[in-house]
Amino acid sequence: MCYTLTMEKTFKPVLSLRIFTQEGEKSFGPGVAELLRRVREEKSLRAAAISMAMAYSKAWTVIKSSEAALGFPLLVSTTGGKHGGGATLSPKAEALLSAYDEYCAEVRAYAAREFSQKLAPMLENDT
Amino acid sequence: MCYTLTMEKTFKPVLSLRIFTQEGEKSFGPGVAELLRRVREEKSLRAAAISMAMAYSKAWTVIKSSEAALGFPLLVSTTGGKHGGGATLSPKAEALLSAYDEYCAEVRAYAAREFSQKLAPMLENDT
DNA sequence: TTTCGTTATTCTTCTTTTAGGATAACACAG
DNA sequence: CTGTGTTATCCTAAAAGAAGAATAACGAAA
Repeated sequence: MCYTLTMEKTFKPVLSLRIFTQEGEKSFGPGVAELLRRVREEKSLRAAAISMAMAYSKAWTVIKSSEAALGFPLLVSTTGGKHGGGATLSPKAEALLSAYDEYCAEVRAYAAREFSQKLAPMLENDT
Repeated sequence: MCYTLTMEKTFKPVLSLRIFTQEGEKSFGPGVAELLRRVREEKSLRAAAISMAMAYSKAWTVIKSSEAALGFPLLVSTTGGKHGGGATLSPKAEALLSAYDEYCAEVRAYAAREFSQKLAPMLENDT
């Protein structure tokens, strides 16, 4: 004999955290952040882009528009030379990135608690 | 005499809160939520869609795919009759929507505090 | 039984976003 | 002064998303 066990669906909160200017222009978010993380370790925007399967031109526009909205440079980059050049994070970018990462972690943790308390119960399919 | 006051840029946190299934399928978010809010007051999916300048077909697919991912119906809708029919929220949708709205409000409030503490200071352009 | 305004569904068109390609500039090493 | 691999920039192609048209079904009321 065989009973069909209907598998209980489970859910999770997903949040994207961005920084806008007061005028509603998007200035910073998960995309730029990930790019900066990889530039930090690769010391090259091209290498960073490749490592996340992104076109270099895309990566470049992402950085540029974020810089324009923020009002300060994210990368200090050199061109030419033996290895062609490279890019590293500006001091403000360094600081912003780590503050943003902390911020995300804390907000996500809070959201997870709030979610399992308020929303998860009512999504169980037996209520 | 006239000094140029360079206007200080100010920033704000913006977050989008969604519910995914464990398998990574998106099931609920701000779009469906807004749609449901308007159905609640208009008692019609068509009227709701129009009120937010959305094509009815789009609204319909939004609802359908959310229902599919959640595993329960969001709308109870009637067709035909004097006024053509209409739609209202299912009890579970009613409960989900208000829980989601509370959840969003609290997470946003927390994020705002966290933002002004951790991120806003370092975005002032004088540091 | 005809009319009416909605839900339900699919398909095509249009727009917007994103990805990718091409090319110039650069500066050090050989 | 030439080769190399990067940054910098723009322009085109592809993919995704949304809008809108078209059509059927429905059921109360006239």
